Amino acid sequence: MDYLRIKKNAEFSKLFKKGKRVFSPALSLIYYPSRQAEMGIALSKKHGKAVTRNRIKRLLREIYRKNHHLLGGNYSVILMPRPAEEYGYGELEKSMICCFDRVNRCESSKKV
RNA sequence: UGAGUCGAUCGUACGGUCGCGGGCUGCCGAAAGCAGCGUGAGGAAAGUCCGAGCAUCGCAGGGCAGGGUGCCUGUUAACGGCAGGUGGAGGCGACUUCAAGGAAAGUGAACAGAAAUACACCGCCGCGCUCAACGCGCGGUAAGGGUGGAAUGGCGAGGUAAGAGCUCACCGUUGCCCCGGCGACGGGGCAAGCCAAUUAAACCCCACCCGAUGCAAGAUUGGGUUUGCGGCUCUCUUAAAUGGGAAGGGCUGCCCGUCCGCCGUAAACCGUGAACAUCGCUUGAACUUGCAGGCGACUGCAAGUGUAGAUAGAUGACCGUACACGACAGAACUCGGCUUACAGAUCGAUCUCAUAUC
RNA sequence: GCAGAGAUGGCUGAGCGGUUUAAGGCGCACGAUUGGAAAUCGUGUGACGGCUGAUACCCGUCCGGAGGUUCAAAUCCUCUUCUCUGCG
Repeated sequence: MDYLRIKKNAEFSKLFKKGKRVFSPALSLIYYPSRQAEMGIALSKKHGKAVTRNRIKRLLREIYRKNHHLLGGNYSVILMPRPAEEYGYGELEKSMICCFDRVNRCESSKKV
């Protein structure tokens, strides 16, 4: 694995406090610069029953695995999908690429 | 052929590329890493409604609470489960279904109604007052009206002033006896004439059972000694310190009884890998097949199998093929049940009814 | 994961077998008071369906949902949905 999972409650609260937020139709994203690429997923019971929540996690992990090289640098990232009736792979992938794009634009404009 | 009843099983499959958890083997001194092999969610994994294992705590003793179960006999580690029976209810039937002990131990039960286990409102009948009627008074009466969920067992006949188990037949109820059955109970006979309505998922009584807490249990393993400070309610003694007593605390919830100052915090010393750690954590009342016993639940014997073990929590993405176009749904200590959710598919019956033919 | 508590009108909240329309408060409507308002006082006021010319009158259903026990259930029992709390 070339990225780490965020696991501790303290890390999550730190990111929720300090991180910047970016939105897209199906996904919210919190990010913060770090040494290594890190990823966590935040879900609640509002997203569905256990089967649905597991499926969301699998989809998001898969999409992140395939696409996280699109990010310009190393960031800690928390993924928060919006509660919906159904969760499709294509839709979530589009949303994530869109989010990554915005993160890159924000950060590069800052540097300039 | 149609309609139905009961029981059982399966619940997407196969191949390719990338990716994930655990295991084993190899490379390696070890770790990390890499490679290979093999493995990886359910019939309900769910709800957490019962019962157990397991673990910790508690257990001198006694009493009272509290909770559960409730026809019989079995089955089991155990059960409130299951099996086979009994009885009630439903269905033409196969069959289904029922928390199914006790109301003759006691208490309670709104409103309406005269009255709720009994007390006569209307009515009916008799007697007295009265010429008679109306009316009034006394008495009898539970057949009829009215009230109510429920009104002196039902119905018919006899009987009577009118009526009434007052008498009789049948049915119901209760008691006794005989026969059958381990038993629940069933069958038959005799008697009582009904005293004693209903309600116990109302209190209650009877019989039997139950220690508390749940793997976030718990173990490795956070302890031992000394000192200081603070807290804990009152009273007595003393000038005060202090000492004694109750109170308080422990002993599962309470009481008796019994034991004792207790709790928190800081420092020093001993000890210390202290957290994303390891164990508990998967071989178990295991599963499959066969044989034997039993109507059956189930039990015994033999052979075979190795069957998830995560900890922000492992099964996904893309492509191809097939069809019924995929429902409900994700292990978290482990089992036995129950309940609830569920697209569909298949099989069995020595099962039932209807119709047709032989 | 384990353990426990709850759901009553627009909001809050009592009632825990029995009379009727489910107490009370907030809110809302109308009236009194005032030059006008606030405060105060008084009266009324749940939802849905049916009936109706009608917003009146009357009838029925509803205490998260579905069954059961009982003469009678918001209340007792079972199942179910949702919400909340505690335990590292």
